[in-house]
Amino acid sequence: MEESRLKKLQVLKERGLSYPYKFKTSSTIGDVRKRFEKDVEYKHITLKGTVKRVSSVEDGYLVRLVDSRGVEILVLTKEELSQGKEYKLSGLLGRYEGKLCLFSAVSIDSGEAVQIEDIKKEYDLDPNFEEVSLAGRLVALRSMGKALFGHVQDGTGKIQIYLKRDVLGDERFRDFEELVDVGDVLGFRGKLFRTNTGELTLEVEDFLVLTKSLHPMPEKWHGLKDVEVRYRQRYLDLIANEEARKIFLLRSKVISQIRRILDMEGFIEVETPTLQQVASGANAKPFITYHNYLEQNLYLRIAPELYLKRLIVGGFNRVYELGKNFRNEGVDTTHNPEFTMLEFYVAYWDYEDLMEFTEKLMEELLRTVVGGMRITYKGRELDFTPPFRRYSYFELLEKKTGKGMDFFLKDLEGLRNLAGNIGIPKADTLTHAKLIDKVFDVLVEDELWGPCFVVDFPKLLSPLAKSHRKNPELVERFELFVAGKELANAYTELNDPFEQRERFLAQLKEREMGDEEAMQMDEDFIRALEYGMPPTAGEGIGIDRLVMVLAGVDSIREVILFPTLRQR
RNA sequence: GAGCCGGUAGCUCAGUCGGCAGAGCAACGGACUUUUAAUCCGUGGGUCGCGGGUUCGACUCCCGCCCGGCUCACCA
Repeated sequence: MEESRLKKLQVLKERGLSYPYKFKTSSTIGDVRKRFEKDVEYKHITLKGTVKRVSSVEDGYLVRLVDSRGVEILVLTKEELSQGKEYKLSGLLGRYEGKLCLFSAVSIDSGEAVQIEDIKKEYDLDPNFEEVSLAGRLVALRSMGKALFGHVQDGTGKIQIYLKRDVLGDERFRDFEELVDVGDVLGFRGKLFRTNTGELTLEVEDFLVLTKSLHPMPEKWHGLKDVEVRYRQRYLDLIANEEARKIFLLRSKVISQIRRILDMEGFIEVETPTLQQVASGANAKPFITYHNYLEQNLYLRIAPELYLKRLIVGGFNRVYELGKNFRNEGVDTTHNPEFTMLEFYVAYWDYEDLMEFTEKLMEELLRTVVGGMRITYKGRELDFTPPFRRYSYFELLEKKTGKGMDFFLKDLEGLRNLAGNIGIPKADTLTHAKLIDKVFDVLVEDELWGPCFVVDFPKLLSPLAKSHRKNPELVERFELFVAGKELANAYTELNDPFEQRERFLAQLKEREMGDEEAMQMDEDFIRALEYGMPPTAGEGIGIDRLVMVLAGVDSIREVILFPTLRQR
């Protein structure tokens, strides 16, 4: 804790001015800005002005361009403009952190230019001294002697404040100067106006210290970079880094849109056990915990699948669950021990229906969350306009190896050699199923930029999927690949209890042969199938990975608020 | 689990060949009533991740450990 801040808090406490119970705001900061800032639809314009300041930002320069009357506008350009010189700049008008900004600007020699002031009048409305109460964290402070500027921020946005000694009175003005630090959470009452440079600003008539920050804030220009601190103290990341706020707002939007879309389709949302007697429904190692009263081990679920299908047996024909799965495995850029999964099941659909629905779901997500069908990920374009391409599992393998399905399913020795040759470790001990899986993983997966479906998987990789109606060696299963990552896995569900038992038994054999992740037998689930599960199709979508793609980040920890880290 | 990289002021980062620990921001004092990475003048601030070793002398070289990142392995 910083000593000077503690002293200020002491004074506030002595005067009964700290930690009030309530401060009534008239709206959020973001709402105020939205009301006085008209949407701009990236139209092409040319502006004339003098360069006041140039700051280098990632991928170019952020320029403050000013007209003869002092009205300012931001310009993002790749050109190196010199300070104090006049330019004619042509680019796309948009908003940068809420402020009007000319994007991708290039300097030109001739042509008509619009006045900065006119553009700002058109899109930045006059707040006309409207009275508001706002609260937020003070993130910047610029003292000018008898007046003082700052910025106040919350999760919805940022707004400038202006404190004038004339307006506030000598005593309150001195209080602010002496007791307030950058980082404190403050409440303000005042009138909205625009400064000479055109920025929406709250002229403060009164303020209240709502809580003090006893630690200094991260550096204002470079932000908080230390990834370890960003993950362990995510609140600092959210305060300091706009990008982090954007990602988690996007994640929230993705989740609420998924709920909306599924609800519209007649699904009901359900919750099934996280603590399970048998951890089954996926190939993974579970976390084990102990229940004192029941005097037994319980497993954290690795998948909700078998419970959701019990609900289909029960007559809930369209169910989904959006929740956490837990897998006791390695941690890396695409794996966190707890992760969020959407699973949904539909009676009387098959996997063809699911593919169609998946396209619709993705299209709708892109439309509502991203605002278009195209995104750039790792420098490459992804286009989610349906229909997505479909590739058959074994055709992909054949294209890579020249070997057909029979080779992979029948010639175990040949497959083992092939796996060894392409550098798969422990190729001589892996089970048949694992070998096929690995070879596909190594040879094919990375190239599935997609979005695309891989369809018709080998049966021995899919113990819960129904046999393919055209080929008994295959199952009716597909995976959705985007950017070389598996985003969704789905199949026509196996609903024959006898066959399901056989498949579980085959898994137990795999387990005996050394595959620790082979699926566990679930007798209770088989009994449910014996009561009759209608023809059903089900799908799982990894929400974290989906958000990674939509947010354009390549580590899962960037989309999980508090990723699992080693204890300090 | 293995390899590589990193950990220096509250934050972002420099630190040469082994020779007194540095800058910017933040803090503190002062000037400034439309600033916005404000500006100008001045001041204070360090367990150099932790523990050993080599050396007259270690942020720097060596060994071990901790934490993180990336790659690989494992794993949907």
